[in-house]
Amino acid sequence: MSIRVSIIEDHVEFRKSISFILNSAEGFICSGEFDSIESALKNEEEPDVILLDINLPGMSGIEGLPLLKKKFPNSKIIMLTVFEEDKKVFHSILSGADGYILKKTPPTRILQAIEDAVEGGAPITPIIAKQALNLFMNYVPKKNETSCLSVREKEILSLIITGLSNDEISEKLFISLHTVRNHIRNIYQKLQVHSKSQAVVKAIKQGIL
Amino acid sequence: MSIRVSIIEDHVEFRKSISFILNSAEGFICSGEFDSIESALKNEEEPDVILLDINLPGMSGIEGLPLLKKKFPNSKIIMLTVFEEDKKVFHSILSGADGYILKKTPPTRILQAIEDAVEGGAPITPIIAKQALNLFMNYVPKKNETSCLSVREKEILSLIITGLSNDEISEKLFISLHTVRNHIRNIYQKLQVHSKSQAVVKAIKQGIL
DNA sequence: CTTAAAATGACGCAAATGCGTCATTGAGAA
DNA sequence: TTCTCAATGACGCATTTGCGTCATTTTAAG
Repeated sequence: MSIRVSIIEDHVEFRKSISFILNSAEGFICSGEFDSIESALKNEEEPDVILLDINLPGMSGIEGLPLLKKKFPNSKIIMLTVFEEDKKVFHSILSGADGYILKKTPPTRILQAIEDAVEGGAPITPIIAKQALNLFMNYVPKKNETSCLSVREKEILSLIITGLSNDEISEKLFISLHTVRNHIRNIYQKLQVHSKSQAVVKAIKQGIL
Repeated sequence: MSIRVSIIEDHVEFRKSISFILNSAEGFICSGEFDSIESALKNEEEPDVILLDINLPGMSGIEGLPLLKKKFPNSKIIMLTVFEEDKKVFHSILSGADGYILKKTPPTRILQAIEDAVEGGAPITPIIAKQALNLFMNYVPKKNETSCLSVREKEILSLIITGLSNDEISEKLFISLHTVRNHIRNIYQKLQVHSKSQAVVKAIKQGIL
């Protein structure tokens, strides 16, 4: 049983060369060639793997990803990308692509990547991995200012984030409403904010959560 | 110029076999063998690459990572991990490891990974990549409910997140305070919340931000 | 063209909030 | 031991907020 691979790529030469490589290799078959998401979606056969150019005229690869996933839920989708598109790789990941390889990856590695994807791995070239990881780092809370809050203050802040009102907080902590307000006042001062909403935003961004 | 590689790993056999592989291979030298972070830190020579076991007795690989990075800022650090430790991989990434390979990776691939790391890439085996990406997904806002908000409502919600009061929002958007309040009321209903703080939390978690 | 949402605006009221000022207690540092 | 600071509590007041109810207009969809 050969692995059935579809390729969606508007650049004719590149597309042809990939399909040639696939058909020449043992265990691979190019089961479809398309120059756009739209035309690929008209196809009814579900391939094992879809190679998807991240940049396509009309509907981009990123936009098309969810549609393809919906129509071909069992296909593994590998994004084809060129070096500079780190932001796009990021978005592909969020959309649930199964792998990301550089277009200039040598043929043998491309075949390897396709096999990896079929086996449930996420083929990623080292450089792309690094880019993606760096981007993800931005989304992960860093601990900073909030650490200057006292234990009690953090406790109250997290209750605020939970959505409790001052009243509910006072009940939950068995302290008076006045005390709660005082604590909140102090929190505001330390975080340099003037309302709950602002405090919540700061707290979340800096990772009390 | 061979690549100088240190290995920190408490399991003697594994350590020996890696150092043997390194010294046997063209272009690699095992410049140090340690069974703990502590002993590795006593060493003064900065290797090109450090292979670091993620599970070490005493100080774990994850705890040691920052210390090693500080002492050997130019060394690339590759974590050695076994299959099940997905959470730990995640923490390593946050601590800034340069790569992650499974211990059972075949020797040739390990050497490849070391070269990748030296060249600035992040060697990751497909399986690990998949695990890591899945974990990261949890930290990234998913767009859901918030998308049922109208354009105007999203606009107002994002101003709330910026920390503006209803009054300031009305000025900024050239609409009356009443209107702002009505919008907010609708936002609350759609998000199923009853205060700004709660709305902010929901909005951030589901990615209006 | 008709109909359904949005978006806009308004009034009022009870409750919650933000802030100024002050006081007491207990734990830990100097 | 004295002194500071976090935690606790309190009073008052001007604003802001959340919500009920309603109305007009624009926009989008059918």
